[in-house]
Amino acid sequence: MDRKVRVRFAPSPTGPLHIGGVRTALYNYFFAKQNGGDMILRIEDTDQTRFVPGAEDYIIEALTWLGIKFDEGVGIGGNYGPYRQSERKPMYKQYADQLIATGWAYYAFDKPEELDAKRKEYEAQKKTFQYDCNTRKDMCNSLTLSADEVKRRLDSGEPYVVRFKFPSDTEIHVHDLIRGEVKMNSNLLDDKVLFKSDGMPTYHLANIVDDHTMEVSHVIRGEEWLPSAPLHVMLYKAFGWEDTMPQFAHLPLLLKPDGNGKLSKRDGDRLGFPVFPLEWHDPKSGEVSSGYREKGYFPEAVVNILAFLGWNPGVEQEIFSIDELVTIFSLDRISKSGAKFDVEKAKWFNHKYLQAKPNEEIATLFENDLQQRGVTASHDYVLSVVALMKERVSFVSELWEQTHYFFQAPTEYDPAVIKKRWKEDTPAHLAKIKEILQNVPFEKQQMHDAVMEYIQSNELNMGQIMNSFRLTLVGAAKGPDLFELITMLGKEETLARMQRGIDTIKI
RNA sequence: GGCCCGUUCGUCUAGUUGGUUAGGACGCAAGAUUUUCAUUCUUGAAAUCAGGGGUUCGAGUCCCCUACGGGCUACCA
Repeated sequence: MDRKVRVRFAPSPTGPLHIGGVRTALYNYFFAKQNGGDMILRIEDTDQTRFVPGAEDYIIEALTWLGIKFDEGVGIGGNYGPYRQSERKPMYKQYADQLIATGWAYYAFDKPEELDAKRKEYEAQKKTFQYDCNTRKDMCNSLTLSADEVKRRLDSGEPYVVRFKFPSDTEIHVHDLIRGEVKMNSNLLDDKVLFKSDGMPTYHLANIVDDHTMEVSHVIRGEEWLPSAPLHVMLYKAFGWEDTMPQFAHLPLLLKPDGNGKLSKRDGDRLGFPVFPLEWHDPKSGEVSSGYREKGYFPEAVVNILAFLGWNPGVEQEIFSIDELVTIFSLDRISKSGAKFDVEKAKWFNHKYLQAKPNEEIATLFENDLQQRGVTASHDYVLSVVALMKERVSFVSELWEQTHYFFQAPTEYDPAVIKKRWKEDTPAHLAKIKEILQNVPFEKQQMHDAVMEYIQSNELNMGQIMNSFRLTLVGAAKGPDLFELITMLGKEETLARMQRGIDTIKI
């Protein structure tokens, strides 16, 4: 029986989504779309203590910006809702009860302080306390208490949690689409809390119940979930849902580029690149973390970058649109080891995307920047500047630094260039060239020829003349073809800049 | 500590029935082009395939051990 492919991306609204999460969402999206399946956005907000206002909106905005489209879920709707776990709260208890009734789970009354004390006690003996098949008999739960006592406690409203009762000495197999068969012995696994004393399920219960009721066919998530996958497999078994259990694929982690460890939200700008898709303003601390969008990355570039972190198509082409990725993506080409983020490569990707964009689009973006700088110029002029100069930048934000002299006359002249190129006779030659330009038709080729002729007939050093000439226009030894620049600046401005250079530059 | 996962150039990676000068990309270096800077192009350096044992005529590719890295070990996800 071939089930319809249904995948979910299920973040917790505990803060901004970081790029590892974004990549998980992407892979889910690729897989779903490739198989004509559904992509679900579920918000896992069962931990009320970690809720962060604005996080959910942030997640949706980020995914929308990147072009990851959902078929169902928070903000979209669908036939399997609600899609926020907090709104599904009433339905989880019956499932916890079901497991108790079938002997797969039990009530536990141990207080948090008691468990802490227990852990400390073990720690003192250099051991680790685990609530499992070996220790549960020494704890305060419905396995050790009499039925009457359990009933009395429940009736009196005493807080309790529901724990999964792992069978002893059972080999549990998790079939992972990326890693193959992963085996674990149940004796080593602890009796995880499924249902918390605040009436909310934990991730484990809610996840399985939701995936089942939402008919999720594939669970594609981070590798940090692999250790609890056996619990999840056992839960499907306990509920009798084995035949529709989703297939698992645990993705390798995104690692810190410098030292070791998985990339975390806290790494922030310390690493020199954003870890968040969008800029994030922490409502509590007021701290601002940079985002790819605000840094000037194009969403298509970010998608491309992330897609290639932990996966590759096995062909030499590296630039792919999101739709192409949907076509070419495959789970079995995902690598098993963690990937470090490479800022330089990320910039290169953005550079490629910027080059491929229509000049019109870049010009519009650049105009926003110009406006903020209080620079005014006609759209056609900006467009010409972009056409001429965009190949040298990776971000629109770098354009100004490369092109400011198109808009503003230099106010300073690079001393190093003066030292190297500005000679005693330079002002006189430039004055002469200025005169020539005044009388020659203001056309690129003709100006070029006229200036060249002057240089040649006077047997001058071309590099010296051209560079000092450039210095008066740009203020530095950089920029496009000189006559290209002159044509753009216009006759009046060119001559004015030349004169100013002649007047002010001193050896 | 325990359990699980992993390990090919600095980085991302190709390598999928064992036989490759171990390929590409980013970055780096050099050269070419240019009036400058950048772009672009060409070339180059860069992995004894973590190490050690096997199996085999032959291993990056299969097996084992070790080391190292990572994850998990909460009434967090």
